[in-house]
Amino acid sequence: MSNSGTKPGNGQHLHLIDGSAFIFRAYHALPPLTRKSDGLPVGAVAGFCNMLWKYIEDARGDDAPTHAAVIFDHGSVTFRNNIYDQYKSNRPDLPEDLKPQFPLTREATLAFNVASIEVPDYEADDIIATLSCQMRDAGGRVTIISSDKDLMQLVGDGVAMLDPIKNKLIGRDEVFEKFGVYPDRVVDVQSLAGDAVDNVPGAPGIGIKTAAQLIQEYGDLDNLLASAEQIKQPKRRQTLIDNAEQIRLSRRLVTLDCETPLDFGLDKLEVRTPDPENLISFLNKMEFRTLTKRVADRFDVDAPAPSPVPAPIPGSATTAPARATAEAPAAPDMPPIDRGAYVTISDEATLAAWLAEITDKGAVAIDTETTGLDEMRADLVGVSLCVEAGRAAYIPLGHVLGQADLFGGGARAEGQMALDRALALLKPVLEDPGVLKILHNAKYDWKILARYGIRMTPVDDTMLMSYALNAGRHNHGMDELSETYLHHSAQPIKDLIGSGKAQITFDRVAIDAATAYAAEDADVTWRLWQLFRPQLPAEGVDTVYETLERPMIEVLAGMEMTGVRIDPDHLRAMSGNFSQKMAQLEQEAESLAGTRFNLGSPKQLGEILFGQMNLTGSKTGKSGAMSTSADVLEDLAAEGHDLPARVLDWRQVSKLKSTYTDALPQHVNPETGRVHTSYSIAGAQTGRLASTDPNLQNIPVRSEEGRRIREAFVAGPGMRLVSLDYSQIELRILAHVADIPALRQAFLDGLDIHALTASQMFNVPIEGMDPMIRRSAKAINFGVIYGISGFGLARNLRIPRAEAQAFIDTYFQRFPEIRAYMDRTVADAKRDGFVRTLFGRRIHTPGINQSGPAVGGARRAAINAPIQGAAADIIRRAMIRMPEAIRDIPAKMLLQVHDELVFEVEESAVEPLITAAREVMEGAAEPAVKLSVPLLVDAGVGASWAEAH
DNA sequence: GCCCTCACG
DNA sequence: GACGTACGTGAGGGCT
Repeated sequence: MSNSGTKPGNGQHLHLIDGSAFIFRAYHALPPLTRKSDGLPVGAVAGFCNMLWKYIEDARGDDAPTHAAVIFDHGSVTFRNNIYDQYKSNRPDLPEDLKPQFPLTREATLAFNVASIEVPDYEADDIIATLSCQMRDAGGRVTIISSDKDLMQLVGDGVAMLDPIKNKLIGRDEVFEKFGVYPDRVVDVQSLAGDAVDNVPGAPGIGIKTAAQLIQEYGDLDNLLASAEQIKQPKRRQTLIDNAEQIRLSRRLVTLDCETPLDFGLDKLEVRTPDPENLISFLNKMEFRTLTKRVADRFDVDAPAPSPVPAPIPGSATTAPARATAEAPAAPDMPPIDRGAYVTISDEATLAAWLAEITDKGAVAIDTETTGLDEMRADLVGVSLCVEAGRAAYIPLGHVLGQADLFGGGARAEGQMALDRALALLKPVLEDPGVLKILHNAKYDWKILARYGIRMTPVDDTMLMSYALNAGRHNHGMDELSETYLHHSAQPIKDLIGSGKAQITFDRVAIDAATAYAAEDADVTWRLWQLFRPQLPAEGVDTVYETLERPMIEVLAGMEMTGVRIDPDHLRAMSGNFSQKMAQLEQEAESLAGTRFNLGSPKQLGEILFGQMNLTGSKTGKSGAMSTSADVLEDLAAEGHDLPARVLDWRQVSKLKSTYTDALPQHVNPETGRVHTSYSIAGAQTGRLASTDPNLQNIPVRSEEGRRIREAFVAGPGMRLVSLDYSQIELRILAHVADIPALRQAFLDGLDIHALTASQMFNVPIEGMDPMIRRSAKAINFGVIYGISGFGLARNLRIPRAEAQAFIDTYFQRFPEIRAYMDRTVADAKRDGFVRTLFGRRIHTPGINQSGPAVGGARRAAINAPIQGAAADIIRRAMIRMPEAIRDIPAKMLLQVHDELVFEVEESAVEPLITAAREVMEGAAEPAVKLSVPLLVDAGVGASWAEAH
């Protein structure tokens, strides 16, 4: 700073922190956190400590305070109650769980080694006024950390205020903005306008605007009251004359007392560094683990955490920021989240008013509440709306009385609009192309609303924005993002519906509690959107979001709602079969082991194999237990041991039964008769989708036995299933991005790529090649994509490690471009903290610059990500174009399995579908990317998925 | 709630 | 020279 060393006055700078305001803000902004060990409510203390710590950290610049104190109200009764017994009498009682936290905040202040001041009979504001005067008179400066308007009368003459929420200085001009007068006349305006919050009467019918106008005209309050007779407006004149005494009383109430008796001098407030031991011990006692660690790190001492300290959140201030984004961006100028401030909408007029504002504004954050997680079955319970940070509302629609006994529950709760009326009002806005709907995980809400006849558009999704910006850094659930980016812990749903057996559905939650929860989610979504939206272009992922993420919402919603038909009888028959087989194998295993044991327990199996039978096992798992994984058992079986062979058979059957033949029929939706999976768009790090409930991306195919499960995935009457899958897409992408001429040419020539690789490596002709040689080459080709190692290849091929390493060496010799690509990719990852796919998708690689054995994994992930990710991008592009391309064909896209799309099509339209879909898939990279190798799509048709694949 | 195992690309 | 090791997922069962 240019003026450093030339500070005004005596160079002293006093910071006065409005402690009571801090506490209330912390209390309302944070969830009702309790201390884990004994349930003591500590939410406000936690918030208070965080703010105090942040303040101390922030105040270390070269305008740092020389003196500081936190000021508290001593009690609720003060000398002002002698002047006017109604003063502050309309304040609601303190919440029960806040009361015990007041003494703790005093203790916290002392632990931070900041002076803590309170005086009986006086308000914190009076103490602040007195100390401000003292410091100003001593020639120093004062900064009051508060946004309380009652303190604004003190501003000026070396006294400023700092709004800690907006981090904005409040000087004379800001005060004028608020009151229409400069600080020295603020008292006059307040005396006239009164204050509903503090129950200061003022003059009835006169607000701040009028008061300011009058004071400007008459100079000051005394002059105004003396000249009241001359006021032109008759009503105002009469009001002032009639209420002169009340106005004077108000002035005594709002005027801060600069003569508060204090038994110490300013020198007692000199800034002191906290004693790390004291501070950490207090924080640890409160069980604030994150803050304890933060403080410990700051002082470079060990956190005395008895329980493990959670890993720091990537992107938070405590971790070294990745270079991708300079820092976790500070939350923009937003008020703190206040769950108590949300509105419940229970009548049409109120809803109409909100919707009018939304239409006018052109954007709204939305969240729906339902009775469950299955979008195809859950019922709508309510909708929340948010129009700006902090201003949100909840429309309860399907709440029933819940907590009542067996006979009382179930009746519709009062204070709700009729569902159809609300939806009729909402529909035009939700479908209005001029109103942007902002959601978190929009596909969920989109599907729910679709079942109520609403096709929501246009839609923005903060989950997908986070994914485009930060894939690989952290997950993208709302709660996690709220913590990381808004520094706010959203209320857990468990608080409302419980968990486990006692869990209730959301429609049984009381409406006021539901409002606080649901509107908060919309509020958080809005804030995340404000934060993320400008980052997309700034971080170069706007195109990724717009072309690869956002359009997936509707495409996938359509596929999921269509669902796939299965034949439950076929599966049940298989289950019965499997049961018999398992019983048989269990019997054989029992006689081989000489004892009855649970074949499903790796622990018991390990004891028998490696204990009783004394077989040689080697590998240990994470927990130190002996591994009984398939490859271990296969080795033992190959040595001629029968028990491991039986266990392997049992495991295969058991897996097929429990995961597939038993589970899938339970997923049939009774209304549609079909199975509806759910795809996570932002689940995988690389851009791949993931399928859940049920997972239809891991239906067996590799074993003959398992493949029969695919026979149960069938087309409807008169229909066929068509499967189209990319041939070798990842190897083709590798040939392109690594620019490997030999590989490229082989793909252009349509050669058998694994045979070609073998031929080049071992100098043997492709014609009449030994299948084992081709198999080795195939394993290497796949290994390359995964970031090959001699160890991994050796294990995969079951060959000596040296031999595997020799293969790899030969491979790199023959295709040197691959080595170059790998080195380049790892270097990029180290430099940028992320890698990119051909289509611009960013995948962060946080582990790559660390040290230790984990780096190996991070390197391999970095090498794999651009390849797997580009393949994922390509099939996404195909899926997005597909609905339009097959618009006139009686066919629907049902499933995606990473490189495969499954359609259901009318028998007569099979050929047109294959032609159209293949064209889309093979051309999906273009025009964004012109690959140097062709993409090839294989097609299959059948009555079942088994036939089609 | 973690670990192991195994299904898929 | 030792360390651990293929990449990416989700589900079910055992066990604490």
